[in-house]
Amino acid sequence: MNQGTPKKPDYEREMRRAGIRITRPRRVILDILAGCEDHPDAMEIFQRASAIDKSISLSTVYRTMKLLEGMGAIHRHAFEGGPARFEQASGEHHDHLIDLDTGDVIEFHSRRIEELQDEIARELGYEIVHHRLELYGRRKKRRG
Amino acid sequence: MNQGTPKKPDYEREMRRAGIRITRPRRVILDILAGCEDHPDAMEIFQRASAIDKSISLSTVYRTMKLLEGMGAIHRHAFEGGPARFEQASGEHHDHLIDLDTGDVIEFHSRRIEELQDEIARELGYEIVHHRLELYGRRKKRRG
DNA sequence: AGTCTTATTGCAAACGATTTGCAATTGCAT
DNA sequence: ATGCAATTGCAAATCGTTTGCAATAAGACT
Ligand SMILES: [Mn+2]
Ligand SMILES: [Mn+2]
Ligand SMILES: [Zn+2]
Ligand SMILES: [Zn+2]
Repeated sequence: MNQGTPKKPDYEREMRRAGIRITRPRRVILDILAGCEDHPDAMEIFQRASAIDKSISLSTVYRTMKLLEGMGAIHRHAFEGGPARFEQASGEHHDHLIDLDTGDVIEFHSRRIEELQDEIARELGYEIVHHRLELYGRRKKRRG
Repeated sequence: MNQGTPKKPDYEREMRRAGIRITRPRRVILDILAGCEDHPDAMEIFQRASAIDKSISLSTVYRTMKLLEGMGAIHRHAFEGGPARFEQASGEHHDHLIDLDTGDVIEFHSRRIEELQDEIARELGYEIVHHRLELYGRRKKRRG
């Protein structure tokens, strides 16, 4: 059992262990990110959080995003143009295709590309710590 | 003849044709970029330009970078963390490996990865307009 | 070379995203 | 309950970049 189930790590436990406090704003933000299908930016997260607890501030959103990023609980993306966008780190690694017309973000993964990246880095004498692959494109016209 | 020679397009001609004026600041900045092996940011370009013509302003650097980008004369990169960096667009397409310790930027190209990107986009019903592939890594320890 | 029109400039001020100082509040171990 | 350090909200600061505006200069036409 539990094969293939993307593990949702217990960050509250990890935070307690590190002496990091579980506060109301943090719980709210963590919940928002957990039940998130998209890649919201700080302002969007702030608005969703405000809807739950009117007292949460934008500063706290930023501070919390930095904290969670440091813990490896979320990923920060800097797609071209806009502000940083976030997503929880629970799932498998993937890269992104951004629809230039709609702004939609589509996730994909290519084991082959990942392998080639490693190979390239190795040949250059490097070890990859992380990478960023973003495709920017337009929907192909349906052939009629 | 002229096979394999990376063509260095005559931007001055192109600019004139578009009613864009060849000013002293623009000539200076264009020259800096042409004789540039690295990926300087606006401030670095500003400093190099100031050394040639003390009167050039940072605003003009930014405005010129935008103009040149629009003409396709340069590429703008947004490596993680820092400000935008630029390079002249004359050469072949390539992607970048950033040394996390030194900040060095190493260029590479993989035809195979480019093909796979196209394939992935096609399968998702998209046509790639441009993309960004950045590897962030550390030099491998020499085995002794 | 002189004149004209208008693109371009430098400057300072505005901008958007993010970070920070600080005093007030809170989590949580005792 | 008590106490202290971690965390917060707020406002102000910061960073990279853009913009309004009056002054300047490119280049087309004498
Ligand atoms: Mn994603
Ligand atoms: Mn390059
Ligand atoms: Zn990847
Ligand atoms: Zn590429």
